[in-house]
Amino acid sequence: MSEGVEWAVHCCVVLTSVAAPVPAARLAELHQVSPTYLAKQLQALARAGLVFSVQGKSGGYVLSRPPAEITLLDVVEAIDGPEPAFVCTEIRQRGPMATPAEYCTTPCPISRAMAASESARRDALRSVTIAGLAEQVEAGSGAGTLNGVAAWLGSTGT
Amino acid sequence: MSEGVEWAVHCCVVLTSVAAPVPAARLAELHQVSPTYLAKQLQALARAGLVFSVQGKSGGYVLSRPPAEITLLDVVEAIDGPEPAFVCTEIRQRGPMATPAEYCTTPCPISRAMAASESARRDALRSVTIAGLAEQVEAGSGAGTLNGVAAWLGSTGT
DNA sequence: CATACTCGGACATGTTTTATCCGAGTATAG
DNA sequence: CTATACTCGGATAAAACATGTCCGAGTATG
Repeated sequence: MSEGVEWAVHCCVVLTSVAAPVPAARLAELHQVSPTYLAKQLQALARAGLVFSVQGKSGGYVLSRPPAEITLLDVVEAIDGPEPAFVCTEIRQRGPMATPAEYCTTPCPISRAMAASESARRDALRSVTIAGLAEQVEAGSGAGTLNGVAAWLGSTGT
Repeated sequence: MSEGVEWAVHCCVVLTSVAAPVPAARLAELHQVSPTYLAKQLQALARAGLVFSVQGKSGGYVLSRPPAEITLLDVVEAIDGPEPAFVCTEIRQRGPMATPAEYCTTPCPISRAMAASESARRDALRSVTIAGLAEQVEAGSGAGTLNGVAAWLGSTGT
């Protein structure tokens, strides 16, 4: 899985507590990661419609929806792409012992099993929201943590 | 996910119906895939202990256990590696607003959610056995299909 | 004992991921 | 109204990984 997924999720979580747009460079500074590469991930989030990007002097990124309506699956698919990891190449229809086409109206058993596992993974990711993650962060690191981060994001110092 | 996973699973399924070792080249011919690259995947299966490799004139690969005791997860991990796709880099402990170490005794919420989704996927893959897949193939393509393939694998022609 | 056939690991190639840069556009300040 | 400074966005390199290939080590056969 892409490393950028982790960065993107962290960005979404901290963005839950801000109102004004936050520049990509500031988020990169907060997380100590490559500013230009993080910018790329945020662009992907914007393309997927999870965040709004506002340009100009005091621009940046803001969540486009309430955090409770953004799931972990949304973020993962925005970065890693929505295509399933396993793609059936219909091996059964190739070679000297190929299965006749009339027996291939349904996906092959292997493909079905892989699809089921992907579905399970997606369900698990879909059941977690950004709002839920933010809540757990507050529970684990003390109430007000995110507000402190938000204040730092809004300020100008380091 | 690696393309080789599909090849490896198909190989395991057809190997359920043979007793004598089958050379990698023959399996490649059956599936119309690159012989040398398939050999690589079979080596990985051997390293993982899922198949035995016998050398010499009439050598090849045989399943090392009853097909009912080989899960899809075993095969996937043998090829793609057992490491989880998501690795937490502890972003929360970096940067100017780093979470103090005393709050980091448990994995961060994001890491936990990712681990849960991976676990769901692994559970789904573990619930499917090679024997079960072989059964479904027979059910879908007609009883005796695998025996026919086994006969072809044992013969010398194309 | 010679031989032919097998696996096994070391060696190139192509594609995805990672990382970077500079131009297009906009709200702000004068 | 104009100039400016700051933002995003897509086009551009470098690195890592998956893909594909080759030849040598070893073993059952004849």
